[in-house]
Amino acid sequence: MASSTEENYLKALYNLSNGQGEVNISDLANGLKVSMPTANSMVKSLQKSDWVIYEKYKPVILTPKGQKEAALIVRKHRLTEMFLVKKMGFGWEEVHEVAEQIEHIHAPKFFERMDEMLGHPTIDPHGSPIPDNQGRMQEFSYTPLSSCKPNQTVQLTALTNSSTEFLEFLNSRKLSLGVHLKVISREAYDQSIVVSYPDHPMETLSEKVSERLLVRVLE
Amino acid sequence: MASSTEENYLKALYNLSNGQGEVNISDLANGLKVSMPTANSMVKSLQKSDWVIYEKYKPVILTPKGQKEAALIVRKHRLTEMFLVKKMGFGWEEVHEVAEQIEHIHAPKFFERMDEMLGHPTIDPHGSPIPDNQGRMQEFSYTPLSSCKPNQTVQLTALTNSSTEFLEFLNSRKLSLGVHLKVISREAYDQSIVVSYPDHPMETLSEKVSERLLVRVLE
DNA sequence: CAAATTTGTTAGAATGATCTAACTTATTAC
DNA sequence: GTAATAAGTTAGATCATTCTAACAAATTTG
Repeated sequence: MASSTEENYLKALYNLSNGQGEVNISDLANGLKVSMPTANSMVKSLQKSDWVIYEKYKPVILTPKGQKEAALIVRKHRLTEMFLVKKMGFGWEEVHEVAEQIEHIHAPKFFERMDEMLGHPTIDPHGSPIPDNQGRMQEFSYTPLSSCKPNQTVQLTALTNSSTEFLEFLNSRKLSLGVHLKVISREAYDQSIVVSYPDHPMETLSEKVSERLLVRVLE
Repeated sequence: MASSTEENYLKALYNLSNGQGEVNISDLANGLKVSMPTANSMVKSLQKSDWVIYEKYKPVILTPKGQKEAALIVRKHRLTEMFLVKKMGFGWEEVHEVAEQIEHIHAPKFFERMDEMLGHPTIDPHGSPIPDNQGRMQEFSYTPLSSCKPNQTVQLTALTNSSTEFLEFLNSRKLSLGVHLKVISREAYDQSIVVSYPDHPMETLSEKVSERLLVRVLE
């Protein structure tokens, strides 16, 4: 059984391996805020337990076993976030820290019960998909708002970043998942985007914000 | 801040210090299932952080700071058990292990929210008192069923042991908190007690069981 | 392509939590 | 009140996780 520390490494590898499924030691160290030698030695030990494939000077790759383990931790994290929001009245900006801790609880029934009580949700409060209990995660292909064209109408469906600060920014603009946005214009100079949505006839969103907002194009 | 391990030592000291407030190293080691040298060295380090008072060859005593910290951990444990039973549909025999893990979560709002949702409960599912958010615990003076006399009518109000096995035994006899028991007789030979209660006109309880059942005498 | 930079590795040390073996102090029993 | 037993301590080792310093490999840049 993986320790909490090992679980955090697996989760980081899972979240950092987009596409190739390969993760550099430096990215891993960065993501976990540990030194490179620390990440390096931990990766070696994860390899001994068959969680990852690793060769000197090569990027790290999760084994299928490692992928599944990681996905199940992500599942616990996201189910927890959903539970905190839907069943305990927390705001979406408050749940990340707690979920980071609860995801390491070993108690299958506890999470199964959450899942049932929530009606087997497939996305978390930030629109991220929840892997199923086999560790399979459904792929969504959302578009970042930053690449939308004027006159498009889109629905806000997920976020690529769920930091407290970003979520508080969205709260301040009354932007929540599901909102329909009309793209008014796009500023070539700084890539900022002007949108309109209920009660907000004109809101300017910086590139930094708009590339973190994932939308479904409606028309 | 105390580590999870330190928290477990504080909790053990709290639970083991009845009356004098003094705990032997061997009892502590036993309670935590670690060796005596381990308990000894941990106690020394707890002393450095002012959680306990300790002198060579003397029993360990929690400082006021240590007592409060321990009580707050017990609070988190018992609130969690209550939440699992009342809000998530778990049986009272299933909650201990999970609560042992969740009690180490650092998230005041999470436990405050549980407390609110439960209507500020004062006892947990096993009848044990829940310390308040200042770490103060109300004292109850319950009588063990083992010291009751024939013909007394009593109400089952708490347990001195909450092991899964014991709770499953109680389930099998349909014994739950609140049940009214009439003491029929007591066997001088083995100290077993015969009681009657709704749907159970005659049930024999061994001394081992009856001394773990805490009751309030009704008449 | 050689120099500079970034990335990755090894070595060695520190900390927290644990153990066993050996020894000492305290308590209990006769 | 000594001898036996129990309780407590010290010393020394191990394991997981982390670090810094120093070095090596790979990549980028002029």
